[in-house]
Amino acid sequence: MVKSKSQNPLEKLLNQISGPWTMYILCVLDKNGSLRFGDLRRQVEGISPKVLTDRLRMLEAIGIVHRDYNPTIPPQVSYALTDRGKELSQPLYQLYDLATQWYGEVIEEDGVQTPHTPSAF
Amino acid sequence: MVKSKSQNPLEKLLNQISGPWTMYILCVLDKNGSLRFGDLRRQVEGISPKVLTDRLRMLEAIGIVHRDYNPTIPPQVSYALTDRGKELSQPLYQLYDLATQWYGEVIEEDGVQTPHTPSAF
DNA sequence: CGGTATCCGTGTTGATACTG
DNA sequence: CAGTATCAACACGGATACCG
Repeated sequence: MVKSKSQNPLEKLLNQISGPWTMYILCVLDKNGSLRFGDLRRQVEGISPKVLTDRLRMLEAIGIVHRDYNPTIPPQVSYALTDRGKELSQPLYQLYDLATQWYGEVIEEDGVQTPHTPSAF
Repeated sequence: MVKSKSQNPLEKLLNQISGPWTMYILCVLDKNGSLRFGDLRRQVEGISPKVLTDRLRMLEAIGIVHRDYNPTIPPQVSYALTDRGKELSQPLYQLYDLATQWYGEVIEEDGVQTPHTPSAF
């Protein structure tokens, strides 16, 4: 997401979970538990398959998301948060609270529904 | 840092505080309390004035950093964290802990000293 | 001292079309 | 269904040089 010097672990993590779509994807996964690629794509309205794949691969690489591949025909692949992924929720809640305090409520754009999930984000 | 759709407050905040230098700057300010532009620049070794200004303006805009301008000759401008900025430390600590657990300790690069401040980050 | 102006390189996003 | 391939657009980072 940025190569950047002086990359401490925190900065690295922040670089990874920030940027377009990523948080939104985590949010949707947190809310729904486990979703297949297509469903995920439908929930994250407007994302292109390429970008969704990129984000999922990245999240998988850092152990935040688990990819479950079933080589049936047609193939079924589903994604869910790992334990690490769920651990993230805790501190993110607090950041979310601060962010909401500061910026106020979500501003909807071009039809993308922002979740407002009470139990997560 | 990215224009991005589906920008909820959390995503917005994360987008802003992540990216090169930003966390490092916050960290240095948290450690030192208040610094003049030149001192800050010296502490954040390798940053260009443009980028430092960009980050500071951004952090100021979201109320995380306070800019104190003294029109003396030569002018003196110092920067410090606002209360909001200090509030951020709390949740960031937790993220820092997770990040450190996951990625292990800091890897030093090209002479930039990563702070390891015990009291902050 | 504390910046701004300008410019370039590059990474990353994102559409669209196609495939096993 | 679950992606890859390809390509264009663009913002962003960063270097250098200059200004009040």
